[in-house]
Amino acid sequence: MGSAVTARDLARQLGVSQSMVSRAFDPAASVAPAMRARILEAAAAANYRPNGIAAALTRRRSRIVGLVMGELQNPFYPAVLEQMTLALQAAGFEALLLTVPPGQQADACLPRLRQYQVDAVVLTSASLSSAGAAHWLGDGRAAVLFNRTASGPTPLDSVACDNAGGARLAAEALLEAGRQELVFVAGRPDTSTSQERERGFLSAFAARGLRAPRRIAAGDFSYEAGHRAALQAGGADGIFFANDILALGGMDALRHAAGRRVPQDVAVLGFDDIPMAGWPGYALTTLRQPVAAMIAATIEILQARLEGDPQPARALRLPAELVPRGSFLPAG
Amino acid sequence: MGSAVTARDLARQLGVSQSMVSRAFDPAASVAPAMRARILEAAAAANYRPNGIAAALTRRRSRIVGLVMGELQNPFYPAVLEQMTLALQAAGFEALLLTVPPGQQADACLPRLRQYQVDAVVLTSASLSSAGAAHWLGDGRAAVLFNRTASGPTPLDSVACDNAGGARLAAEALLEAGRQELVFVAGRPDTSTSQERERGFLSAFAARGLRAPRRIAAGDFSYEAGHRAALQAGGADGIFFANDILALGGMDALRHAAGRRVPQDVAVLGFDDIPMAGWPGYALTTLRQPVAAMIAATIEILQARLEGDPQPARALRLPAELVPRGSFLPAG
DNA sequence: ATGAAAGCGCTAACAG
DNA sequence: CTGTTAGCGCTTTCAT
Repeated sequence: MGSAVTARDLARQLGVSQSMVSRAFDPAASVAPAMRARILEAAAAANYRPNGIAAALTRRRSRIVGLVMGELQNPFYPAVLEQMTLALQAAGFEALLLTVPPGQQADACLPRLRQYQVDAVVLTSASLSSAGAAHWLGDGRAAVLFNRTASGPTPLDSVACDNAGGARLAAEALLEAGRQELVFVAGRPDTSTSQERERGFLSAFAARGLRAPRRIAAGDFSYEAGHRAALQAGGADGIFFANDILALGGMDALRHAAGRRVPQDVAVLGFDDIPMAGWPGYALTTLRQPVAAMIAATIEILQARLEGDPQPARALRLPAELVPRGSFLPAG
Repeated sequence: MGSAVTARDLARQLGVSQSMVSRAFDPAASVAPAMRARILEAAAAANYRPNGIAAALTRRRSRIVGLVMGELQNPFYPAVLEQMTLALQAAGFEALLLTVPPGQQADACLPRLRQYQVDAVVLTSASLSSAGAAHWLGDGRAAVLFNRTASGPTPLDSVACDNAGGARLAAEALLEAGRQELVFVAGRPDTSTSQERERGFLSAFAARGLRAPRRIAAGDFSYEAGHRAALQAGGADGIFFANDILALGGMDALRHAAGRRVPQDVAVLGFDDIPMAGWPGYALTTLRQPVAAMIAATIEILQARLEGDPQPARALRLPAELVPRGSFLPAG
């Protein structure tokens, strides 16, 4: 580190004040164009870049965003993570990645995030207690839930896909195709995604005056849980799984263990549109989450909050899109 | 932020000097046990934690490690990422996640990492130019390649699995099972993993005086590339794919497009042991990378380097383990 | 074992 | 537009 050139070094070398060097890097500062050019040129030559840590200390904003990831083992998240870090980078932030240690609440990450003076936190498939949220927001920091909705009176912004609407599409497509014995496979029960997808699915039955479909609790969002759940589906001719990874496990169980054909004997639908849903071996019909738009919205909200936007918390919903594939071809 | 309590606040409140508060948090500092207890207690009560940014500035060590991820879309990486961040956290580091923007070299991440005074960088499925590496190491920072080996004279430490050894196991198992027409499917040609796995696979043939097996260049590590490659395999009765994701694409092509049975007509092997390799629909025989041990080694090297370990660069190799599943059952 | 003092490298008023 | 001056909150000698 000893060799790192500082703003003072550069200033001395150029015969200007150290603040001018600092200002040259601030697009909003008024600096004579020639001066700025001279400084930036010298900086490039000397390989100088303002020390972000020192800047964070004085500015009292670190430009670091904490990324708390809940279920990284779900294939939906790698793409989210990749796009999210790229989008954060593009917006001028760095991403500090935190994994919630097994068996712990996301609240446990907060102290470490505070310690590093993180400006904001994005919680992906994780949530905060109301107390944790209140504390965090209380001192000028921002927080956005991604792919989760705040439960209860938590004043947290959230960006998610319209889970209920997507699930309703799934139900309607199955009913219109004349499938009779339908089943919903729930994922982790304490997640807003599973709850909302269930609610949306049921609402289509209610709207038509049909009795509610059978429900199987997989207990978790995993391939294995989906596999187990599908074995309890009996003679169902249509199953909507709360997400794709469950559906994939379910399809394998139906085909390999239960000896049933998909889609002839059972139609299968999932939610998310993970890469494997498109593989020919599965060809899973599913509801695609608009990931890019969700990420863009997340960052927009984040920036607005950091600039002091006083709006009440928003729960943004972006529509899901039905992607028909071989595991169920909607009528029409 | 305004409300954040500082070491001075706490010191004043306790009637001690601010340095004592600082020392109380440094296990190596000599502080009277009673004093330390009193300070830590008050700190806990006031919800005080030393400001990591300020500490980084004075200490000139940020305790942040940059994590540069190459191919996040490969299902091998989510688990790596999760375990790596947990291990870094446990070792007292935070992880700054950087994604290499599409089409760019990992070198492009270095300036941003320097700017945030990152102590070390772990490059997962990515590498640095010799110039980039020299620069980085030059100013007291550490760098470790994970799942890659430095090519050429780069003085970078690396931790990887024994790709050549694992591939040799694959070849020997296929040959001992009496498979005749073998094929190697290469992945991204400029990666050490693909190159070493190819070399190891070939070496088994050379050792037995057999002529080299056929080689198909998939061009990339992806499902689609594996799918395409398998369609060129003709009547091969054994295929070793450079990694699992290629192998899964290949299996689907063999079964669904080429109408061949696995393992009866063709044995299929992969490398990595990603979660999907264990799914019953694939049951892919593969070589498991010892991820946990690799991560532990990575962090150990990192810490040694940060403490000034002057050893020449090491290229650590951990053995791969053959995991027999339905896609090829080794003889015996 | 404790306190005082000097910065780390930068940003942000405040003058001119 | 540019220079001067204070710190940001902490760690680390250097005294005592």
